[in-house]
Amino acid sequence: MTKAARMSVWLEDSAVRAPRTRRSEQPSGLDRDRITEATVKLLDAEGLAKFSMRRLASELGVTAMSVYWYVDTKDDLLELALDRVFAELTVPAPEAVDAGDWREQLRGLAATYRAVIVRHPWISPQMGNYLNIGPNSLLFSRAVQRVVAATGLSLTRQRGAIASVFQFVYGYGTIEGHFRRRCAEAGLSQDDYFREAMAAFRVPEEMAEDFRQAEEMVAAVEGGQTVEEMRDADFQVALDLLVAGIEALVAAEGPAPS
Amino acid sequence: MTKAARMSVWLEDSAVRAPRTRRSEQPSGLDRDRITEATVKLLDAEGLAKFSMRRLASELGVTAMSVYWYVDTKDDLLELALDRVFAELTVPAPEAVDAGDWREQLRGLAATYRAVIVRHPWISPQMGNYLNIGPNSLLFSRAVQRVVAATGLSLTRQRGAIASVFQFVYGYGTIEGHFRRRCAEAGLSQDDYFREAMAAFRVPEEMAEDFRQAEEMVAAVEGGQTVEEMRDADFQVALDLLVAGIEALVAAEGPAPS
DNA sequence: ACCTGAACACCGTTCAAGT
DNA sequence: ACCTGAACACCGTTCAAGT
Repeated sequence: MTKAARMSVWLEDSAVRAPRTRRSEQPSGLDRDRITEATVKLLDAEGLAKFSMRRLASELGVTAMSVYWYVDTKDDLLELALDRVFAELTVPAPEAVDAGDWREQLRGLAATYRAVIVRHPWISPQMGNYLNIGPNSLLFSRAVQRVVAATGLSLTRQRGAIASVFQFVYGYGTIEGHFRRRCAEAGLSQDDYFREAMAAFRVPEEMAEDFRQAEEMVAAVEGGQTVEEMRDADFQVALDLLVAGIEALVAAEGPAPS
Repeated sequence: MTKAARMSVWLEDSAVRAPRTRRSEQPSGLDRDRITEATVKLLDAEGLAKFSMRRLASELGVTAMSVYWYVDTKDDLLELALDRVFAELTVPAPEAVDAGDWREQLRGLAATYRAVIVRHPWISPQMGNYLNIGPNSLLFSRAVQRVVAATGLSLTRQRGAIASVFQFVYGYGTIEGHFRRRCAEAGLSQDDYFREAMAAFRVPEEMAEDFRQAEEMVAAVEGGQTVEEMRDADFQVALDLLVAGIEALVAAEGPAPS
């Protein structure tokens, strides 16, 4: 069996090479933390496509290859950056989870997850690329699992329930984040971009009958509602649906074994 | 207001430059269709990261710049490739939708969508990048909207319902597709990769209590169940949940106005 | 232990030139 | 109308060398 390449930075034997983060002053003041921080800042500002090791190095006032003393590859660095933004997730402590209603808790977790994805659109394509076993990712997973366990759903069905909620939020946040990025790049507000796109594009006649919601959206935006308001509203409807769906599954399973 | 860059290949004024697809023979036998086909083939075989205009050109037995006669940019080409794989979606005709039960139809659409995303993992990051208004994408959207309209849900809530189902499938398929790609790259079966990852990684003790499902998965795989079987099962649970959720929302809205 | 510079094998795309 | 070749301004990463 071929030895697979390292699966994750988080599985690296951190004792092999020195701590990579020093208390004492380096010549350039570099360490993993400062590098990761600068990476996130650059990714937020300029996007994944424009990010490069050379660009990062110049931002840090250092030569391109200096960074490689602290990280093995660009991929490792991106994995570190990914977990770093997950630190922004608002995660309730286990006791707080147990004290609250799962419906509320689930909505809260969905909301914080969505916010982080939308705020950092570059993480969406990254999340699929890594195992997501960084410390902050684990803290979030833990909370998710604890909340869903509190629904009373059987263990086997909990995975499906978690997937339906958080893959939805992932997909929704991804589209949202990308759209915001496109608007920013085009120098347009979300509403203006939406209007321009709708003006440029005509649904083929024979399909018009089935695109009534699109028409409704156009009408709403023209009526003064913002694209963001509509997206918030749709998100809430979806969460209502998901919570109701979980309740239905729980009811269908019958009373939990004591 | 700054004139935004072209929003989509599909909005390009195709009359400006000649049809780009010729009946008669080109010196190299190139046309948009052949180029798009080769692009999909390469992306499937080697992934988005390794795809390049030069690599494509050499596959077509042509110089790198020849391709630029038929497409303006690499981005445009990727947008064409995206809609081309959507041709693989099994989309029921409007009459077929009207004749069937929306529950079944919705499951069918979710299944075909998932299959395409998993088969072509490179499309996930692309879908967010484009407006998805190609002909095949529209055909699918049309069917989705028609099916969800048949649930009896109010027009405003239909968007939330569509999002909950298809953003879920997008997220789920994305993770699945990426996982398969990682396995293929590591030269391991999905089950072996899963086992190796689980062996390499230990959940921190203080969190063990909340990671019972992960334990359950490990036990199931050791018991001979395949990772794919479990994913199929979870997918079905999620669809059950979503269908039940839609039914609950419909019931909560009360009888539809005639 | 940490950082640099030169070099290798790549990119997407422009532009002038060929047929 | 279609295709090529050279060139520009980039990449990630290796490797030998400096301090």
